[in-house]
Amino acid sequence: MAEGTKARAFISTTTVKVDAKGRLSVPAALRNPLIEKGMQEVVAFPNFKLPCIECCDWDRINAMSEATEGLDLFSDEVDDITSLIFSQSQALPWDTTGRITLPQGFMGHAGIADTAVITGMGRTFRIWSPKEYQAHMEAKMQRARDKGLSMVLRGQAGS
Amino acid sequence: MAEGTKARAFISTTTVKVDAKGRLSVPAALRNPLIEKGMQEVVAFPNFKLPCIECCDWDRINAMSEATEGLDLFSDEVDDITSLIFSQSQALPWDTTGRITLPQGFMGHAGIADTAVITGMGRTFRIWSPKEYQAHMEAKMQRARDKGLSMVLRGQAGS
DNA sequence: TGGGTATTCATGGGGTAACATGGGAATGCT
DNA sequence: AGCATTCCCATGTTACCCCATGAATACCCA
Repeated sequence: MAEGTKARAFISTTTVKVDAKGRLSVPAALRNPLIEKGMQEVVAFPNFKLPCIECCDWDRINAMSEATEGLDLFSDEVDDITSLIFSQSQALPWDTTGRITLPQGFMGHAGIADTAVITGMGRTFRIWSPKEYQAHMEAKMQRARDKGLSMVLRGQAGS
Repeated sequence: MAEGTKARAFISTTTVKVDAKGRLSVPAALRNPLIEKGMQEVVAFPNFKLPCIECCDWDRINAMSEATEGLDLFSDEVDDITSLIFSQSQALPWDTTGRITLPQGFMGHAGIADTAVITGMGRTFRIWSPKEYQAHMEAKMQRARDKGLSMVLRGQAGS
């Protein structure tokens, strides 16, 4: 779990139950990579463009914090980022069985009631309501059919 | 203390009560990172652009102090920083239950009466009145929808 | 290859510790 | 003496931890 070890990307999509306490199980496929890094919690914040919750680890949040370094401390740009991301973020520790508790506001933003869809997004993962997720994916697929999809790998792109 | 040396970014937003003595509880999510660094107090000063109180630790105040190094001692820039930040700052120690007492002037600047909103901002956190905070956030969200928001992570950006 | 067993995993419920908050007593300052 | 500050204890609430159960998967051995 040293610095040399590259964190595994978050992949897969899972549907989980949300119980009366707002608890939901973080799928092992997403949780284990974090546990291997020594993380006991995930940092979550509402996506301000989409009705879903964005999740990542502390390294990524701290990297965002450091990215504001060197910028004008009192600029509007820095203020926008910090206001919309850091203040809206919450550290959600999981219990011994791997569940986190979604704050009420998060459930409202994502429209989550008693079921949630958790999707790996590489460096982050997202929590959706089934309905919003389906709508989002259909729009994505349509867009990919219309416009295509391209990707460029740099460096030694993995064997 | 694996990442203990690295300061965790301040995140989350919490609404707290301000009692008749002007005391308010610094939420554990913001206080604990400071306590882990050995801090028993927070440094606070009025934000000169916004009606809120800016809070940070000594490391950040000292960094700002060092940033004036090499600048003309009698320049307007140095004079502004000195006048608007250092002279207005106060160290606010928390009691054994984690509460600080807001000076009267700070409460006036932020328009705080019996309730306050405390928001993490990465390297700092802010104390608002609920009303001003709501107005500020609505403006931010509108701005983000209109103009978008971009941020580039360099280096080990979340790896 | 098939059946049986052992782990891992998702889910439900209840006890307990941490936390935010209120009030009162002791201390210091004017 | 009067006021302000701070320390200390009490309380209700919330969130966290640990128990147990069922299902699905992976593993093992014949």
